[in-house]
Amino acid sequence: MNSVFKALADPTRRRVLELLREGPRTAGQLADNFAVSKPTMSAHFAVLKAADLVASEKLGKQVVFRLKLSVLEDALLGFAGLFADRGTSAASTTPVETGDPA
Amino acid sequence: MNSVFKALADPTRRRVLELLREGPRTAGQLADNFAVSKPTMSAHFAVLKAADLVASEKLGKQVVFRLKLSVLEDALLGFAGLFADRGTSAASTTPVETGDPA
DNA sequence: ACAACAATTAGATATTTAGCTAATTATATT
DNA sequence: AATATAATTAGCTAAATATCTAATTGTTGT
Repeated sequence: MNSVFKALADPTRRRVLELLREGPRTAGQLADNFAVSKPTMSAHFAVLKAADLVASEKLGKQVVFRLKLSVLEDALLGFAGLFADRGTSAASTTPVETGDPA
Repeated sequence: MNSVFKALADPTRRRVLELLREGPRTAGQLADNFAVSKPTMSAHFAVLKAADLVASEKLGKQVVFRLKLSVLEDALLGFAGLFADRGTSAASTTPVETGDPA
């Protein structure tokens, strides 16, 4: 999960995921959308793969990437879930202590 | 939005947000939950503030932080929204081009 | 006024990260 | 076999990040 958020921290990588949402793309096709070198893109792909956000398959000389949407969903919803309303009782548990001695 | 994802990239900062979900806390109370120095925590708070994920108010010698849940929600849901199903037509627009000359 | 406390700022360092060019690997074409 | 193409690896650099200790600021209590 940490690796997912690390991966999402970079705007280029977030954009790659968005592009992949439209369907699988080759490394070259993805790289065409950015103003950075191929090796730099390769490094971004490696980060996305390490986070398990994309899968890759070699097809001839090309490498096709596809989005692993469920992994992205699980991370996003999983984290968001930590902030969901857990009972509408009081606004705060163990509220701010002033530290003043009684 | 970029600053939000940058802020979320660090596990300490994510945990701070989780703690703040329970209600406002002082810098010291938050710091008590981590094994790093106060100045380091101060730097983390600054990142969270820059991302507008928390607000702070000075109360005597203490500083009280509170979670800006709507900002977190907007970023998370906003990004997640980019991946929502947009019509169940075909699986892919502009599919993978092999690059083979016709 | 002074001491204690809470927090931040200053200043330094080590690690990680994003970027580049050049070289390499693997596949396909002629 | 030689050449071209797609991608990654190697090697480097600059910038950003997380961390620390020491010093400073601001506030409260004696």
